[in-house]
Amino acid sequence: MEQRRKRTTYHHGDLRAALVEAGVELARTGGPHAVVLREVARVVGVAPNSAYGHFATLGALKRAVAQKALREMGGAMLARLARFEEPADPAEAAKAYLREVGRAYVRFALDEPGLFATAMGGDPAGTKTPGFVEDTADPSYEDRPKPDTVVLDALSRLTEAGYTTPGTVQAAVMACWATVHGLSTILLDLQPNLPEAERDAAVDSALDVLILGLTTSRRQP
Amino acid sequence: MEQRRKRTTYHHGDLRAALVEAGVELARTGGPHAVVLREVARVVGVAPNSAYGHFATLGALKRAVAQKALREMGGAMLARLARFEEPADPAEAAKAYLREVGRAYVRFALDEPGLFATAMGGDPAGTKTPGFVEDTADPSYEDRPKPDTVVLDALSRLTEAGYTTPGTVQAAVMACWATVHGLSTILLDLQPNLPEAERDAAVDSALDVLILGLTTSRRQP
DNA sequence: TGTACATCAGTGAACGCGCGTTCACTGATGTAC
DNA sequence: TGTACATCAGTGAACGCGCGTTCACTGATGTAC
Repeated sequence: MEQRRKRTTYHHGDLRAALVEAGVELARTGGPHAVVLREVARVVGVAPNSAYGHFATLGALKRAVAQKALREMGGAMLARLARFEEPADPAEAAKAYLREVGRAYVRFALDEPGLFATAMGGDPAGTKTPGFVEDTADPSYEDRPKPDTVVLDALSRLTEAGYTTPGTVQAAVMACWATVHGLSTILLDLQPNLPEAERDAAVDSALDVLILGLTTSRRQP
Repeated sequence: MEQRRKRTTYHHGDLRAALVEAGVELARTGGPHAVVLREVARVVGVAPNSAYGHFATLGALKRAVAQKALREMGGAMLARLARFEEPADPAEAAKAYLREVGRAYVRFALDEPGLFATAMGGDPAGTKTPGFVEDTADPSYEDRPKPDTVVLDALSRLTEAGYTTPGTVQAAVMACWATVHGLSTILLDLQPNLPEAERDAAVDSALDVLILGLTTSRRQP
C-alpha cells in the first residue's frame, strides 16, 4: 500500500501512462474500488494532485484503467486460444473453439478477479469528461481485442460450419455472453468457495448446454 | 438524502427491524454502496451510533440488508409466477415454466437494480461478526424463497417431465443460473442503454438456447 | 555557442467532507416489594 | 397502589482517517536570437 517508486528527474517522462499502469496494478490486486487517486499517485511516486495535468477527474483515470483492463482480458484470451489445437473435422473444430473461448473468458475472470471486475464494472460513478480525449488510441491496444470481439469471432466460425444462420448470430451472441459472463460472476461472487473440481465441472456442463442449444435446430426433429 | 422520520417516544420499539428496513430502502435506490451507517441512522431518525446496540458493525447490518433483498427478489419472482398460466401439455408446461422463471429473474434485476446488486453482491468487505446471530429467523422470510430455490424448483419440474435425468440436475442448475444471472448483469452493467425491444428479444433468445440445450439429448441423433 | 525567456510539468499545503467507531452519559422502562 | 432501583435503549460529542479537489507556486525544459 505504501510502495512508492523513486524518481530522479523532476519531469516524469510519461506520467499519464504511468498513472494508468499503476491504476491497473491497483485494480489487479483490489478491484476497481482500489483505484484511488491518492494511492495511484503514491505508487507512481508523485504528488497527489499531479494527475490533474492528465485527467480532469478521478473518473477519467478510472475509465482509462478499465479500458486497459478490458484489453488485457482480450489479450489473455487470445494468448490461450493461440495454444489451442483444433480438431480436424471443421464442425467439431468450430464447437471446440467456442468452448475454448468460453473457458478462456471464465479463466481470466477467476485468475484476475480484480481486473475482470474493473473491466466489466459499469460506469463507476464517473461523469463525463469534456476537454479530454476519452478513447485514447493506445498503440499497445492494437493486438488486444475486446473480449466480445473474441466471442463474436468464435460464433462466426460456428456459422461458417453451418450451425447457425447469420440472421441468428445476434441472438447467439447474447446466449454465449450470458453463459460465460454469468458463470464468471457466479463463481466469483456467489460461489467463491466452490472446490476447483466442481467449478470446472460446472463450467464445462454449462458450456455443454450452451453449445448443444446453439447447434440444435430450432424445430425439434 | 436527508429525509428523517420524527419519533415521539424515546425508545424506538423495534429499532433493529427499522434499521434493516431503512437499509433496504437505501439499497433499493442506490445499491449496496448506499447502505451507509450514518445515512441509515439519519433515515430512521436516530443517533448515528445507535445501530451498535443491534449490530456489531456496519458489515453485519449490510449482511442483514442483503438477506432481506434476496428474499424480496424471491418473493417478487413467486408473485409473478403465481400469475403464470400453464400450457395443458405437461412437457410444454415445464419448459414454459422454466422460461418464466428466467424472465422473472431478469425482470427483477432490471426493475430493482439496487436490490439485485445488493442481494447478489459478494460479501461486501464485511468481516465475521462473532456475538451476533447472523441468519435471523425472520418470520417474514417464510413465504419468500431465495431465488435459487425457485430455479431449482423449475428444473425439477423439467426432470419430472422426462427431459433431464436427476443426475444431471446439478449441471443444469449451473447452466440456468449462468444464463439468467449473466443476462441480468450484462443488461444492467454492460448494455444499460439497449432499447427495450432488443433487450426483451435478447432475453428470450438466450432462454431459447438454454431450454433447447437442456431438453436435447446429449447424444446427437 | 551562449544567454533570455516563455512554456510546461509537477509541487506543497490546505480545504471541507463524510465516514465508522469509541466513550461516558442519560432518559425511559419494567420488576420487586 | 405506590415507590426504589436495576436494566435497558438510545444520546452527544468527539476521535482519527483518507478521500477528491483547489490554489498559488517553482523547478525544468526548449526555443529564439
